[in-house]
Amino acid sequence: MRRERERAERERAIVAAARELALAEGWDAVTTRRLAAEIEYSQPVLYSHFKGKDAIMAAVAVEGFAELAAALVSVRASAADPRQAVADVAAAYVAFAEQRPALYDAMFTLAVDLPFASSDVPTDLARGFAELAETVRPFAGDADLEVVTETFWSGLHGLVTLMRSGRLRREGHQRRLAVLVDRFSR
Amino acid sequence: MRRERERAERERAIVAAARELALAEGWDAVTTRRLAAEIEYSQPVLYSHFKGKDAIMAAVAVEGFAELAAALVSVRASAADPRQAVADVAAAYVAFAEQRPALYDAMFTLAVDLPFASSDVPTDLARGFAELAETVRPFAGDADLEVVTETFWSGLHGLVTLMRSGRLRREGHQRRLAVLVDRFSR
DNA sequence: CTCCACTTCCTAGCGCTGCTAGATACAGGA
DNA sequence: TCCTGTATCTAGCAGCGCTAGGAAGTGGAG
Repeated sequence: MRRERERAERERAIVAAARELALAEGWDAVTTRRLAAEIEYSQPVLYSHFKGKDAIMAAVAVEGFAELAAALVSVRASAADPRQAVADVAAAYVAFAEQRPALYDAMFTLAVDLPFASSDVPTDLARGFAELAETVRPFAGDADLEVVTETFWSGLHGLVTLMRSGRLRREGHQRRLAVLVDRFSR
Repeated sequence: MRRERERAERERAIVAAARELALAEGWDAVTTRRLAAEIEYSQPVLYSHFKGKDAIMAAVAVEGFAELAAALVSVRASAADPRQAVADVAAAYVAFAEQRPALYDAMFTLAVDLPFASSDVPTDLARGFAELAETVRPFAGDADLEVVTETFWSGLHGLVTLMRSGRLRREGHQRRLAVLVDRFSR
């Protein structure tokens, strides 16, 4: 049906516009009015596709999960050895967050109502998490792999967010990352 | 001078009202209008004390730094041994964030323009950081103490924020904390 | 071909936000 | 008692997310 196709196309346009605007100027610049202007429709149209602005942000975040997972998979596959894999994956994670701050915020910082720690986690998020898990597995010892992975992830997330909000100086970043990697790869 | 005293008193009232409101209902509920009503003055009075809402939040955050530092000092002083000190301080840090989420947000998550990673860091924040540094010092080895401390801090911050935003299930919290402590105390 | 029903879309507006210009009330000194 | 300067308030701006109600356009039945 043509109508449905056009409708799906418009929905994609909304998410794309939100993503571009957020990446270029941050989420504060993403208003429903600007979004509507961008897709050349009126404001209420957005609400026939999404429940609200949060839902649009969630849709953008879901795209991000796929990209992050892909980046981690690729990097881990081409790592020389398990220890190097931890370093590479950590670097890739941080690079992803650094290069797409707004995207990262939607995924992991801002309050978007997505089912995270529940049964039906977004597939791509689970894939990214699984990739992290496989990376640290050789060094988990007899500890629960999921717990170790979550802790490692928290370390990366903390580094990223504290630096981006100005709480950590940018210059020590490489050394901090090295410390974290060291503590989780032996 | 009486005028100045009354003025200082009112400023304290503003910060106190902001803090209470934020702790009770979150920062979204802290509007300049509600704040003005709380102190029984009109809105523009707020702007004769603070540059804007952000500055009020920053003032609340500064109070929080003192409390956090005090909590960490107290806990570390009464720890049985260095390894236990790391565990206790980590637990105290997380407990602080858990019990005063809004306060923690103002301090470490939200964008308030405070000089963090610059030369004139708020004194109490530096005290808290120094306390963390002393806690991990016995396990820093030949690595730079500041770098190790910042990384440990990032781990704690990551655990706190990912859990509070629903990205990590609450149930595994103790085990994750144990992993982090273990990795930084040997 | 005409009419009607239905879907789609837009205009206009609500209640809220942070913030500020201009008018008013009040204080202390001459 | 009058005047000057400060302290404070009222009223309003431009923006926000979101929505009710009406207009326009589409597609099928007679």
